[in-house]
Amino acid sequence: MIPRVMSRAPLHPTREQIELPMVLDCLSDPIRLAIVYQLAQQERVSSELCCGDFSGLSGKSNLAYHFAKLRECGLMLTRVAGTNRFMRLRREDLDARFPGLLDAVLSSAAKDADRLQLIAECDVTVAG
Amino acid sequence: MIPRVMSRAPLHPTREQIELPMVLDCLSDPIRLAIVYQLAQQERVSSELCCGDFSGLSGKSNLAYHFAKLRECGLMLTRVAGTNRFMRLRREDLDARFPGLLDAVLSSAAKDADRLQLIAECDVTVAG
DNA sequence: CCCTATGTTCAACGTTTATTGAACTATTGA
DNA sequence: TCAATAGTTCAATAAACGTTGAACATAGGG
Repeated sequence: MIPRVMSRAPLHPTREQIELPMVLDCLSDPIRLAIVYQLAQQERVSSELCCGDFSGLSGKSNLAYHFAKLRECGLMLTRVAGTNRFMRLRREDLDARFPGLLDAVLSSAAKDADRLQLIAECDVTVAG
Repeated sequence: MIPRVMSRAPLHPTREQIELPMVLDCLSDPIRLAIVYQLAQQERVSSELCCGDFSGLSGKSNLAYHFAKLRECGLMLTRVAGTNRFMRLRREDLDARFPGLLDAVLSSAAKDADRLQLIAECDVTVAG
C-alpha cells in the first residue's frame, strides 16, 4: 500500500518533456483556460496565486484535479509553502518550447473573455 | 426518422461561431493535428486534399469522424465534388478570430514533426 | 445498368474525462 | 494541545471520446 502523502513536492515534467497535444488539450478545458488566464494576469505583478484564489471557478477537489493536469502537462509550476501551494505559469519553458503559442492563446482568450467566463463572478468588483 | 443522406453540403460554423476551447481541443488530437498539418503544407500550393490522401493516418470511418470534428469546430472547410470531398484550412477565419494561433501551433508541431508522427509512414518517399 | 470507388452514418465497445462529496494529510495559530 | 484552515486523495458516477466494422449513400465508368 502506497501511503497517501501530500507533503512531497509535486512532480513536474522537464522542459523537453512538454508535449504539444497535452498542452493544447489542457488549455481546451474552460476551467483550466481560466486558471491559466488568471495566472498570466498575475505575471505582470510577478507574484503567484494559490488554490484558494480560484475558488470562484469550481470546488476545491475539482480544482485540485485541474491543477494536477496543468502541472503534469507542463503549463504551471507548484511551490509548496506551509499549507499553501503557490502556482505560476511556466512561461519561459513554454515560450522556448512553443514560441508564440501561449501569447496567441492568451490574447485570443482575452478577446472572448466574457464569452469564456474567464473571470469568476465573485471576482468582479462590486460598487457600494 | 431523419433519412441519412451524404449529398447535402456539410455544415460549417460562421466565423463568429468559432470557439477557442473547441479549436484547441480539436488540435489536441494527434490524428487531427496531423490532418491540419498536412492541409497547411498543401496551402502553399493553394490546392486541396481529399479524404483518401490521409489514409496513412487511420481507417476511413475513423477519418470521417475526425473530419466532422474539424469541420464542426471551424478548422476546415469541405467542398463536395462528385464522389470526392475536397478540404482546406479555414485560414482567413482562424487568423481573424485568433491571430497568430494557427501559425504558432503549426510551427510548434513542425519542430516536433517526428515525435508527433505528423507524416504518415506511407507518405515517406522510397528510393529505388 | 451494374460494378466499383469514395466517403459517410450507425451501433457497439472500451477508455478517458470532469465532477461530486467524504475522508484524509499537513500546517498554523490560539 | 486542539481546532481551524488549506489543499489533496479516493471512490463513484455520468458523459464524452476514439476506434472498429458493417451497412449505407452517391457518382462515375465500363
